[in-house]
Amino acid sequence: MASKPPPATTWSHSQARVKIEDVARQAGVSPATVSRVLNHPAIVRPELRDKVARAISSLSYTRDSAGRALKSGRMRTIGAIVPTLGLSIFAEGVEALQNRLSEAGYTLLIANAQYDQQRELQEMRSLIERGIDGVVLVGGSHSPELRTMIRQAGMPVITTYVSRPTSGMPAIGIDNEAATRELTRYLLGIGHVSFGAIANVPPSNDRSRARLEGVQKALAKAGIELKPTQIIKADHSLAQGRSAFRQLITDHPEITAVICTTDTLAIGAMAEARKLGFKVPQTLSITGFDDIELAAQIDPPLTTISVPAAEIGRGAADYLINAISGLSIPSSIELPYRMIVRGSAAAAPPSQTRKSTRAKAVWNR
Amino acid sequence: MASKPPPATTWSHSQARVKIEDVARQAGVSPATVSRVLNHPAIVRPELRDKVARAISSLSYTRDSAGRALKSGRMRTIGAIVPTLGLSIFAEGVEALQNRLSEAGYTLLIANAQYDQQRELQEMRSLIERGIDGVVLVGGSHSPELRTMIRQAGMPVITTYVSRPTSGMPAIGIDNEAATRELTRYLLGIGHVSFGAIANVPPSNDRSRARLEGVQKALAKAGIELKPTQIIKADHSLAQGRSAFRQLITDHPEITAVICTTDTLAIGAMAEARKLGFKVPQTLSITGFDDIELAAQIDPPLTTISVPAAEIGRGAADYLINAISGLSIPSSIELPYRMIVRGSAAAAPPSQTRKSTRAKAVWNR
DNA sequence: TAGAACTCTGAAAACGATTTCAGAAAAGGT
DNA sequence: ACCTTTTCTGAAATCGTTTTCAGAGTTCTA
Repeated sequence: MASKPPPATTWSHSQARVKIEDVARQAGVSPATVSRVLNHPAIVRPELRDKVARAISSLSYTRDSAGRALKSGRMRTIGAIVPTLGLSIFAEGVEALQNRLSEAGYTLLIANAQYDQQRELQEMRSLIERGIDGVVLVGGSHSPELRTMIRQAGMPVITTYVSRPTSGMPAIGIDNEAATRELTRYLLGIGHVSFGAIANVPPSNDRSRARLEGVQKALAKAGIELKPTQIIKADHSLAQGRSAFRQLITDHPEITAVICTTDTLAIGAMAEARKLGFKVPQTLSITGFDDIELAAQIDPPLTTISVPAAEIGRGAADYLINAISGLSIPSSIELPYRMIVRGSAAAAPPSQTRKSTRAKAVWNR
Repeated sequence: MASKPPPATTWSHSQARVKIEDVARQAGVSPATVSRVLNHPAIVRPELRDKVARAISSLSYTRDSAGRALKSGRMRTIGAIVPTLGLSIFAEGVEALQNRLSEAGYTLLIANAQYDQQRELQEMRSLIERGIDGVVLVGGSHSPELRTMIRQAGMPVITTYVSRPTSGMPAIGIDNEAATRELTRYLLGIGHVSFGAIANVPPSNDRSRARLEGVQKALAKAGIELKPTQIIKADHSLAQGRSAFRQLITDHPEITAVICTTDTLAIGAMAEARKLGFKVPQTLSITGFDDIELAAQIDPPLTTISVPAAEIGRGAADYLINAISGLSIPSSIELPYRMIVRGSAAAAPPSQTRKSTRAKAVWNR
């Protein structure tokens, strides 16, 4: 009793929720019939159906999903755990996910784990308790406990923003590594030989890791090694993009191309580069990843990889809906990324001019 | 039976969910005792409590919230309907909301209405069916049906990002109108007399409307009228900021200060202004609203109003949690905004500061 | 040591919707 | 006109949990 609110408070509380029985009485039928009108309208005689429908709308009855879920075992609810909503790429995906789920009569329970596996575990427990029918995760690296939990709950799961299944969990997304490989090959193709990378690498971020590996592999193939000091780790903020760039260029003034694993980092790096006197792209090329709205609008516009976030969200919704209703389900769905060539990357400057300009620029600031 | 999945599919489905009775049997107690251990541990003898706890963890039991909700009438779930998650200001608010709810053992059901009142109504119906215990809305303008629905469901509600209650619904947020009044006074103070405004005004956006009114009132007080053609309506995209600016400056070349109701619009406007040869802030001042991450990072950094989105989200969570447990609740919570003066606004260029010269409409590019 | 006053536990009754089962009404066939 | 189908409806069981109620132990008081 202690936990319940006192019966009379200032705010008027629920005037005896109308239940199926009330509707039945008003329509002069049995609760069973009302339920049938709600769930399988076809099997009830039109006149009765109308009478019930009228009763329903006159009482503005909405069914209580607790009872419904109890009996049917389905909550018609999907859970999603994202690292953060602060990154527009995730916000966009969640938005598309919700839209598609809504069309199919599902609702979305959302949680953000702040890149913390412990927190993720806790949120998952909470979601499972709520009786979700399926769950959307971001990326493939998760604690074993989490996977056990999902398996025990016996619910379908899909990992997003990655293209290959991990530990048996299906995936929908792009091949991050292939994307940066292509991007790097492109930069190699236009003459760059000295590279730097800025990567957002929280412990559990496999997308970023794959992106970095793509860069390294493409470079290795061209006989170029990326030393540890040529890779700066950062979080996903614009400010860190700035400071990472400064550190990178201080340690390695010879660099002509900076590959960032995120547009936000790239934009930060670009701002700092400008401030330090670099001309982008004439003396320095910078690339991003994600193709956020801003990427096309800044000056110079950012060369980047476009991630189909909305498609990922929609696809994840479709996948789970199908899985729940027992339809056949592929083990993974690889969506195409697109390399977007814009103005922030250009041919490497001829090495002599480059060196002198840059030295001067650094001093100038 | 038609709607149920066939019993045997490729994916191993739920191996008979463990229920409270199983735990009871394993621990050699009654289900009632298990329930008590779960809900009021204090009232059960320690030895039994331990036995039950062991049984729970050995079977890794999690209670089914359907049954729980059915009996208790509480789902421990909060709903939120936002216009879109694509705006970082909302994403940030939702994130904070979820964090705080999670701490209190609640989960968040989220829906986005795309600025469509019909859609909002439908999403609300869906949320209510799910048995949410409270709901968070954005802004104060909603269809009467929505308000009726909420009242009938007898659940607490809070409107966010606004500071004054509408139709009896409490609010938490900033005073949008006061904010732009202050901003406008500031611009008047540094000599501007010709203004333009770019506003995102979907039919149901009262924040934006309030912001616009703030501008108009401050100007009116200074004896300046804002003609309809000096106000360009747009959606919330960067691209529309660009085109809106172009239209504005074409129709009114005399303008020296452009007030945008959104940072995104302002950044778009600024990009276009640059492209058209304006020097910001020397020949043109531009202001935004929201203080998104990028605002401080662009060049010149944006003068804007900072909206405490995270605080709004947290506050909304606290408010609802209190309301649900019957605690006293204020009718509204006004949070302070802050005017952030940065480089995008400066004194009006000399040639245009005096009323006498305004008529001449100097056109210098 | 008997009775009173507490603690604690289990049996059983909700909570609201769905669905099975069987029976009533209507339709169809001869 | 009677029997067989078919179509539709209502009574009742069920889902998993919480909570009331009463009773069984236990401790304390006189």
